[in-house]
This record gives sequence, C-alpha cells and structure tokens, in this order.
Amino acid sequence: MEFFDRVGTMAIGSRFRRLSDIFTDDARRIYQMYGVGLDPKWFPVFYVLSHEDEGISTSEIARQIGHSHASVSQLVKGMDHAGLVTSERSAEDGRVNVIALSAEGQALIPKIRDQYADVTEAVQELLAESHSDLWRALGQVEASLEERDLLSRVKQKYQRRQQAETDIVDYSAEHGEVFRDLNLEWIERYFEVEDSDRESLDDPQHHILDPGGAIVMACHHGNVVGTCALIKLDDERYELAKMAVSEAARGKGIGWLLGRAIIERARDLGATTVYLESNTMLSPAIALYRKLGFKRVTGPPSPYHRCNIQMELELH
Amino acid sequence: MEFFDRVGTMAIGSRFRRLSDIFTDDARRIYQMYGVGLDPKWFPVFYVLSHEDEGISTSEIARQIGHSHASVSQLVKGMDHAGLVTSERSAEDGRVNVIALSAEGQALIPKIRDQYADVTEAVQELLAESHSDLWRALGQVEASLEERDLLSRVKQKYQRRQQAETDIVDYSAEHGEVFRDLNLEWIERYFEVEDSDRESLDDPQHHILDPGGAIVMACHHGNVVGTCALIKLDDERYELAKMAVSEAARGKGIGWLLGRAIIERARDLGATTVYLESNTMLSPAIALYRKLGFKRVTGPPSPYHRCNIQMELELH
DNA sequence: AGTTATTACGTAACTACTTACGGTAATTCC
DNA sequence: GGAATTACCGTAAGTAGTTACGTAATAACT
Repeated sequence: MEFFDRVGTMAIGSRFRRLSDIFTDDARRIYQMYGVGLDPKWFPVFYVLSHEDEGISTSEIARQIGHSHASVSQLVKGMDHAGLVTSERSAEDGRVNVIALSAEGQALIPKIRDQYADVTEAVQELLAESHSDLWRALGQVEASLEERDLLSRVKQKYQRRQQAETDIVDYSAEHGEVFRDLNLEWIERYFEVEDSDRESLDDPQHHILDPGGAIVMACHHGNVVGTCALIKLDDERYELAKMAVSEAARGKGIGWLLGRAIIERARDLGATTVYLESNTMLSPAIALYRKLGFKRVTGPPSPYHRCNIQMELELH
Repeated sequence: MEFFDRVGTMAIGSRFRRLSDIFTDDARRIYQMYGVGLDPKWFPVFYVLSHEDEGISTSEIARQIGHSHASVSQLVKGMDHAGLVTSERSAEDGRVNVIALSAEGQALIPKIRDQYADVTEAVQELLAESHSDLWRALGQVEASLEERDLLSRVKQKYQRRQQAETDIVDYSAEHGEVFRDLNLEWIERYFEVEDSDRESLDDPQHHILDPGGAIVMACHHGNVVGTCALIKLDDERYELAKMAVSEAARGKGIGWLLGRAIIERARDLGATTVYLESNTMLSPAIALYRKLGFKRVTGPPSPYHRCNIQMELELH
C-alpha cells in the first residue's frame, strides 16, 4: 500500500485494520484447508481453555485474550452450540459461568496441533523477511501505549500549540466585565455566589490591585478566555485566586499558562509563599495546582464556604 | 498483551485487530479534541480528495486507500450529507461518479493541518520508542504478502506435511478396483467415459503393465487416495496417464508425489521422453504438469476425444 | 441487618468495514 | 451492429468485534 507511505503515520490505525483484515481473511481459508471444525474467531478462547485444567469464567477468558466480556460471551455461545465447550453456573459464586472444553473440544487439540505449527512457522518466515523484528516491535508499542496512550501524547502537542497561540497580558480597565463574567461562570455553575465574591469581582482595582496584588488575562486568537488574580496577604504571602478559563477554551493548557504567569508575578513582588483555596470537587483544578507545584496545607479557616482544601507553593 | 507472546505469531491477525481498535478509539477522541468537523473514518477519502485538483471516481479513491468501492460509496454518502464533498455523474463516462471536495470541504484543509502535524509527530515518537522501525517493517510485510500470500505459504507447509504422511507403492492385484474407481470418478465428472477407458481400467495388468508400463498408488493414512500410470509407447517414449486423486485428498500435493514417482519409474525404464495428454479444462492438472517440468507440444492426434493439449518432458 | 456499591453476565444495538447482488453504461468480439 | 463481456456504482446483508443496558449475586459499609 503506497497510500500509507503517502499519508504517513497518522493512518496507523487504518494500516493495522487492513493488515488484520488480510490475515483474518487468509486465516479463514487456512482453517478450511486443515478441515478442523473450528471457527477462526474461536481460536483465542479455545487456546486459553486448552491450557486450563479446570473451567474458567467468562470474564477471566476476556481478560486473558483482551476482548470484552460480551465478546467472549458470544463466542462461548457459538462454541457451546457446536458442542466444543461446556458452560455452567459456578457452585461457589452464582454470578460466574464456568467454561471448559467438552470431550469433543479436547479431541480437537491434537487435530489443531499441526495447523498451529505450520501457521506459526509460515508467519515467522514471513516476518523474518522484513529485517526488523516486527513481532517484538508490536509488543513494545503496546507497552508504550499502556504506559501513556496516544490521546495524552497528542494532547501534549495540542496544548503546546494552543499555549503558543495564547498571550498573557496584564489586567486593565477594559477587562473589568470579562474578568467578572469568567469568574461568575464557574462559581454559579458549581456553588453559590457569595458577598465577598461580588465585592472583589465588581471592583478588582480597589480590592485586588490597589492593595498590591495583580491580575493577568489570557488572550487566545484575540479573545480573552481566562484570568487569574494574585492577592496580597502580607509582604511575603500572596494568594492565587479568581482563576477562571472559559468553557470553550478548556483543555488547551491555558490554566497552566495563567498559573505560571501569576507565580512569576508573585516572585517579582518578593513573595516567598503563594497560597490558595479551592474545593476538591474541582478535580481538574486541583490537578493543575499540584502540577504547578502546590502542596496541600491546613491553615486558618477560609471566609469562603466553598473552600475545603488549602494549598501552598514555596518560592525559593 | 502478554497473551500474544503466549500464543505466538499465529494470532497476528488478532493482534493487528486489537491495535487497530486501540488507535481508532483514540483517534475518535483526538478528532473531537481538535474540533474539526471530520469523522475519523472519512480521513482517508478526505486526504485523497485534498490532493486532487479535479474530482476523481469512487473506484479510484477505493484503489488508492485500499478499501472496497462499496466502502468508499458509503463514506462519500456520509460526507456528501455533511456537505464536505460534491458528487456527480461524469459527462464523458456515464458509469463513473465524480467526487470532489466542496468549498466547505476545502475550508477544512487548513483546520486539519495542525491536527495532522501533531498526531503524526506523536505517533512517530511512539514508534521511535520501540527500537526497530515498525512503520517500515509493516510496509515490508505488506510487500511480502503481496508477493505471496499467507495462504500459499501455509499451504506449502501443509503439503509437505501431508506428503510426508503419504506412501507411494507399486500397483498390485488388490488395487484393481480402486484404480478403476479413482479414474472413473474424474472422467465421469468432466467427460464421457470412452471405450478405450473401459478397456485399460478394467484390466490394467494386460493393457498397461504387461506391455512394459507401470502403475503407482498413493496411500495416505492407510487409504489409497491416488494413482498414476506409465504406458510404454516405445523404447524411449512413455506416456503418463490415468492420474487420479480422490476428491477428499485434493490439495495435499499428492498429485505431485505421484508425478514425481512415475517420472522416476520412466527414468529407471530408460525413457528419454515422457508424454501426456490432457484437457485445458483441468487447469489444476495442467499447472501440476507444468510444475513437474512438462512443456506443451503438438503431436499426432490422440484417440481420446477429451484430449486438447499434449505435453512432454525430456529426461536427461 | 439493611442499604449501597461492585462484579459477572447476557442481550441488544452499533461500528466500520466486507462480500453479494443487481442495474446500468461502455467496450470488445465476431 | 448486435451479443457478450467488462467496468462502475449503490444497496443490502454479513462479520467480528465494540459499547450500552438491565439483571442477578456478592461484597462493603454503616
């Protein structure tokens, strides 16, 4: 397939699919040639059962062969119908179905041995024609994916790209409205708006900036999509607060940019500690704070009802 | 999947299927993340169309992406419904449907560019984690399969195994009945039984052996499943005839064993040429003769009506 | 002990392809 | 210039898996 070399690795899923189809197709004809009465799709289940002395459960088979339990359930149904397996409720646990090879199924084991040997040999010779060890490489890719799936790998690239297209700018008077709306959006979504919210959101200049704090705004493609504030507690301690990112701009790593920027401000202002209050309900936020270096602390109670977790970051 | 290392390479189809599913699954989420309005399954078609200036036909797309035309037809239907492509009958050829990206589809090209770059990079990094060049290895396996598919590779092993379990023995009196029946089976199936058939089949001793010919029988697991005769024409020329393999024993390479054995006999008898007559309708037989080294010749007409091809093998 | 959460399972519906089939248009063969 | 063959295409049905959902049994938590 010259196509795959043209499109490149983005089509790797399709390429695997195609190869799977090719092999599956030939497999059907091979099974037919050997004349063993086994449907190719039954083979993984058959293989597992042939290596178990006692019967095992549907879900255990599924775990071993990497299918869903529903798939195994369907396969076993077919094999049962063909008389190859027995399937009965467990005496110890009324939920589990114990599957085992029937006598007829057992009788298939020696018959399939030749086919197994021939096919294995043929495939191994085929794979050997390509210089590299494809079989091992497949195992390594599976292992890599188990460690970190493709989605998260791509997400990293995505966020990096989105972050590069996002500017962090200082708050100025014309941001007043969007600063308030961004914060009200999430507060109203999860909690009740409290009086102290209203005060600081309606007049950030007076409540945050004038006392020696800071506010930054995130602009993505010209739109303000996020904000974060730094409130001065005393000369050494500042509070990270009012972090908000608009619904549509979530997942672009903008919170991380805002956090980084506001910590930088704190450092510039001479802070040694940045403190914050949040709620464990907001798990993505907590994860972000942790990623930024914040650690959980227990401090004096917060004036906000919604606060049930306090965190701090030490600056060196 | 530890399972695949346990079963070994026979399960390579399943392994590809599983990998395909994993990638396809992540792909759907990735497409969602980038928010381009493209169904992942449309991508191959979209890719091909985005690289064509003019529209192309359904089957041409199918050829390029390696799907069936029916699949492309369905995909295009969906994309048309989503307004991404235009599809109309060709003016030159009333059979073909000309597919092209619509303006809306064109507009997607720059939107998908970032995603394409990010995913490609991520997959490449993933593949790089396994030491070997998986992508290239996949291409090589595809190429190897195109040259010779798995079925034929396995068939070779299969035949070798079956041949090892087959003995070639000399004709003796108790083979008379099976010799006749094996030959009548195929003659009746494809042609009319002629008088000269009856004569030699009913009394091979008199018609074949006594004049200086030979007959061999193939025994597979104790059953006689095939036969082949050698008829003396003159001191240097012998005719291979009456080759028959029972229906159930076809595809085991038994014809080849019989042919080899009868040629050996001819050599022992001092032949320089082995001649045969057959019919082009029996293409597997012709292929076998060719594989045994026979070449087509034009000789004097045969007494058998069914003969429409003559072949010879020179012995050195 | 009673409620709630978890686990095991089967059925149904869906997915992304395939093959099978049938209809129409073009080409090739006498 | 007709007949047979071949090419193109869409629809329907099949395939080997999946997710979604409902039910029953067990485990865990007050």
